[in-house]
Amino acid sequence: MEPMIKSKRWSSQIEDAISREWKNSWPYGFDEKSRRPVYSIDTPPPYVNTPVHIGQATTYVLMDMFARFRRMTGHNVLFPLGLDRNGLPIEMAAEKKSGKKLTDMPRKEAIELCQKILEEASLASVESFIRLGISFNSWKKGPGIGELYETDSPDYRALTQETFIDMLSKGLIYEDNRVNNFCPGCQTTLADAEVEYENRSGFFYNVRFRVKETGEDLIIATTRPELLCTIGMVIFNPADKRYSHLEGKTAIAPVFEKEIPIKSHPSAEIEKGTGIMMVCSFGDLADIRFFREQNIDPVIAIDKNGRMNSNAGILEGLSVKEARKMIVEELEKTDLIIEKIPTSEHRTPICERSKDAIEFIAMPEFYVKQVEFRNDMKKLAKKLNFFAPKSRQIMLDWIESVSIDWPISRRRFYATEVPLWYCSKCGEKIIPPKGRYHQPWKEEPPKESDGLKKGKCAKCGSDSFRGEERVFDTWFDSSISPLYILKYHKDPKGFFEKSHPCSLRPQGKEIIRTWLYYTVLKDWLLTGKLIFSDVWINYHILDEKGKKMSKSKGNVIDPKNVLDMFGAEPFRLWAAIEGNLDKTDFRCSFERIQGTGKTLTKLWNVSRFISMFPEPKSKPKKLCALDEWILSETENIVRYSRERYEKYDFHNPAARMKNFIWETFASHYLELVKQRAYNENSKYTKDEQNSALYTLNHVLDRIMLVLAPVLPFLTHSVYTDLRGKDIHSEKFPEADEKLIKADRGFTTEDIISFNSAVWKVKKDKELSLKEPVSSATVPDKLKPIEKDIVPTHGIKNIRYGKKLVVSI
RNA sequence: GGGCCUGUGGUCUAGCGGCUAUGACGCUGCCCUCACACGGCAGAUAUCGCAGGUUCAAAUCCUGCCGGGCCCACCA
Repeated sequence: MEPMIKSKRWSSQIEDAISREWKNSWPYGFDEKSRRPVYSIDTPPPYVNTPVHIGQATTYVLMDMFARFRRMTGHNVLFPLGLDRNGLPIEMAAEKKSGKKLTDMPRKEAIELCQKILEEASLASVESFIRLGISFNSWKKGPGIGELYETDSPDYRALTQETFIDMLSKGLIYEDNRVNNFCPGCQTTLADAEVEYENRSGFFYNVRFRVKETGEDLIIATTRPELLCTIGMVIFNPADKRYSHLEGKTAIAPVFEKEIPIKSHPSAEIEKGTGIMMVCSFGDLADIRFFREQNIDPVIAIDKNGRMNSNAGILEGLSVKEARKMIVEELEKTDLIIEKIPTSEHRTPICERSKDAIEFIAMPEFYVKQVEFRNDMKKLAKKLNFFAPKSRQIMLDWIESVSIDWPISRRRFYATEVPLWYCSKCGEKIIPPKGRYHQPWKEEPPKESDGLKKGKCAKCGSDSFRGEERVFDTWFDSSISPLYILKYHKDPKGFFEKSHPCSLRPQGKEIIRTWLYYTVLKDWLLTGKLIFSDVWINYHILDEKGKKMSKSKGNVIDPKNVLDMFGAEPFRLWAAIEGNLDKTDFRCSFERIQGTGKTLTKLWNVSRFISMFPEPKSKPKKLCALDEWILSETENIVRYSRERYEKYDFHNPAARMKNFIWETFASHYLELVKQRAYNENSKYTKDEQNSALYTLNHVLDRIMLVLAPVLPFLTHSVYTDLRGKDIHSEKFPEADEKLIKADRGFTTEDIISFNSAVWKVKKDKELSLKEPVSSATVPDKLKPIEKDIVPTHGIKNIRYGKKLVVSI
């Protein structure tokens, strides 16, 4: 008998062939006409100008398993690929390439430079996605449902602007001039979520102040001497007896000769520095809180370029760094610095993009209200189905810590423009119509804008307007992705209403506070509803040594290398089996990916063996006991896999399936059923043989169907060869409960230990496994499979008893 | 410093109160047995992070500490 499957092992050449076949007639497009329920995945759009690394590739592979599984459970799966093209990474690439600062050139030029970078950004990742077998709906750019989208397309930006206009008119967005994180390098305000911390060390300067009333010296330690001119108050701890006599007196700051009130305040710590501290406007967020609490007017001495302004007197015009150097020299000259002590490393807030130290500067910015909705957000977070459930806590903790509203305007270039104009005479806001992409910095306001009357300001009649120059925070853009893919306000047939909420948001744990939080917040403010049903939170793939992958460390692994070395299927099976990515980080080890590949060979050869036998036309009326047993085991796995897959757990089912294939199906069932399947001298009845052939084929089909989401290429190949059908259009099997419940009187363990014992006796005597057994006492419960065990082991005389005895 | 999570052979993992702790990769030795040598069999490698406690009984529950991760706070 010749197997239908010819080659001895699975190879990536077969993958490539299937990949090419799929590429030509992409079978995973979104079917708009289908009546099946929609299952939508709000895929994270990868950044265009950096190819995805192996860790991200792993997460996309897992998302693909989710998508493929849902297709098989009768869903119309929306699984679009987006490409993120907005924001600072593009601008920084443009600056690096041109060697010029975007802030130093006309806006038009800056944007053109960014666009040039984007044109050159190759879609290296897309090629990897295709080879990995990721079943995104489409690789074609377009506005249609499921088509590839770009976050800087006019379509996408128009929707971002529309949400702004809606929220502005609902009073959910307001403008305010308040102190905020400001990055002097990027020249823009930042949200808390964009601030990073780095350990930096500096110096404490012990500076000599004078007390006006008593004339005594007062030594105050500071790390920011350049802010001496902005001190609002000098404080000491109420319990600190050293200073209690100074309560209500006045300190005089050196150099600036400024008079400052001295008070006791619990936020001064006795042991820190000299125990008495100066509070400046603003060294850090605590200072801001303090000024607010004490109702002191701040003295702002740093401007938006990170330079000292006129309030800084002699320091005017200097950068913060230069100013610090100069004031230190000045103080040292007059012996006003007593000591200079290196500080221990402390965490300094820096811009997560440019790594510049954050300053606190007041600028007028747009804010989205969020503080007052904290309780609503908590309720939504509790309603969301988190996978794994423990990840919910990360979101709850973040909501708890939100203390200011969300600043959404930025002073950058390559981002979505704030869609507003102002009357240059009376300053009235001109709000353009929704549904179109507006660029106020280079366009006149559309005639239909709100606030215009016949092309003139409705309030004062002026016809001269100023376009808004600010743009949006990148999260203000990103947080509409589920609205965009579900065609919010875009599809006249009501696709959004029908498909809301979005079924799944898969994303990394580290952007829960940003992408997930902002999306839930914004979409709730807009629609009053929770935007997602499920959230799958993934941890990270580390390098071989257990270190996080990063470009700067140079330990980034390109999925291309893995694909070239092993192909997609070993990698995919590894991604499923290696660890629980929703629970922990795990390492990427080539050795282990390669090791996983052995299972593919095993599975391939099991299929090859079964492909020697014809599949009976119908299910035999009576099945042999051995067949009933393996069917029961199989249905158990089917049931388990289905249950776990629903919960985004592919790890446990895949691991269990792998074990089943090796340790139960191949090693024991196949060995025992061989004789009956071959039925060489017609030792068995036709029915008995058919029972074997039916079971072999049935179990193989079940294995293939359960693994289809994990191993799309191999299962497709086997199923096409043997069944002539595309496995990916098949239904995911429901477990046959009747087969599971049937009591056979023996267990898997009984079979395994019996076989192993007989084989061991033969091995110990260095005999071939074909060597006959002259007599054997076999456990009673195995009587039902006598007709299979006798020829398998070549038993001449079989007896039954409690204990196993084998004599050759 | 605070919160949340996490810690089982070199690596990954099962077990989550009860027999000498599961399986895999890798490693060592033997065997080409007709689906598979990317196979089969045998073997070595774990005081289940550490220290206490609860219990007749703990990898499993509690407390503290140590290591790793994520987040937050902290620049006198």
